[in-house]
Amino acid sequence: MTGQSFSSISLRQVTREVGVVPTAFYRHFDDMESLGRALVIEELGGTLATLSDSLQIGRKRSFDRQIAKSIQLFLYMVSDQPYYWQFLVSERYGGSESVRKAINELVKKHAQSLADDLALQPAFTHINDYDRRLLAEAGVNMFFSWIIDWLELTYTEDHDDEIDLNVIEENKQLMLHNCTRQAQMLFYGAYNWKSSEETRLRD
Amino acid sequence: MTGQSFSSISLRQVTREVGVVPTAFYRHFDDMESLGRALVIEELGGTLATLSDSLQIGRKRSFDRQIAKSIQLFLYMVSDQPYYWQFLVSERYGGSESVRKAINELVKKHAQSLADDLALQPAFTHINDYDRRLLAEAGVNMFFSWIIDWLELTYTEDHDDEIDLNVIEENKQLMLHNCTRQAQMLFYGAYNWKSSEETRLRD
DNA sequence: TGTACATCAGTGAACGCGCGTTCACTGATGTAC
DNA sequence: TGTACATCAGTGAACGCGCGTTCACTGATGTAC
Repeated sequence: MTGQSFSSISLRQVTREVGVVPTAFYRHFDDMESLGRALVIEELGGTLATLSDSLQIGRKRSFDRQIAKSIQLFLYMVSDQPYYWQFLVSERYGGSESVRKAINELVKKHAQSLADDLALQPAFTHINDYDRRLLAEAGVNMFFSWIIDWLELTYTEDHDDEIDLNVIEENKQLMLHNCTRQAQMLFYGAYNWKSSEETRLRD
Repeated sequence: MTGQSFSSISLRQVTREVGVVPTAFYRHFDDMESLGRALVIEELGGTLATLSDSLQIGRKRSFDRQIAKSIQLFLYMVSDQPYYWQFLVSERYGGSESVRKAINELVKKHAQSLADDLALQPAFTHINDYDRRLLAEAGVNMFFSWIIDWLELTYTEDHDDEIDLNVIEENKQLMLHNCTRQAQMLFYGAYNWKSSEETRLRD
């Protein structure tokens, strides 16, 4: 749980942590991969569902103010369950195939629910379903790209007593600020987006 | 090299692959982490530098056409050296601390050179340096978020003889299309961005 | 209410294996005189 | 040009260790009659 990625954790480490003999592991899971998949489906599924419920970017009228609020909410949710999010992000690209697949499905589902939410936002009604889905995926990926840096900040806050807490708080505010601006660039782009826009290279 | 992430590869696997006795490893590196750092600095550094040179989004006049071209170039560079890019992406969030740190520095450098390049684009002159840097970082993260999915496509192309090559080629074109649209949303957003834009929540 | 049996989470000994790392070594290549 | 020595990549035996997995087991809880 401390910095070490899930894929490098051994079955025996898990049972040791739980306070149980290694063989007892097999009463519950076939192997570490199946534990990984279970984590994705049972734990993270719920977390992402809560997130979808709370975000509601689309449902509010003034979507620019909503962005700052949503990002704040998101990052504080990450701080709330740091290990779940670290697991999600680090195994998404670096884990075993079956875990990666499980995470990708989850993320896709989440992107879809964000897309559905965006559909309710008047500023985005001019975008067609397909492009709105692309926007949601880009948004989710952007959000996820912040997680590790954000967690590093919150970890030093928890463990490093040397450092002035005010400095960390300032860094967090700065990061919130930067993330919000990045998200605004993307969503403002969407606001000015025409779905009829040409994409392919002319041959 | 086949699907398995760098952090789960053993020292002995490396020497076996190279055709050398395990102890010979220590003639060149202290441990696997230092090999990882060396890979980042010596190999990937060069690759990213080449990429920066070739992209040149900013230097061309019509930046919208340039986006499609740059993304095509980027993704084909990824296909060209698939293992480097897989290593970069999977260890960026999932690797050991020192490797992660090395990758992050590299990525930051790359984002800065993209930012410098964007400064040359007339469409972005109204954005201040700080926000341009944020835009570049968002762009780099977006680009990186595509890599694993893209590599999955190119891997099935190389290894799975059952599947119709035309189907894969279609999927690749579709993905190029989608990625381009996502990038356009972001950069169009930047085009309409005002650096004076309010970001913080009013308390 | 009491007895007999099934279920099931956890135990503890044991296994073979691949791992990282140590050590003294070999033998080829480069350098000094 | 020839000899003596230093450098250095690679060797091979050996080590102790933590690993995943097997097996027959124990003992508590739940269920049937």
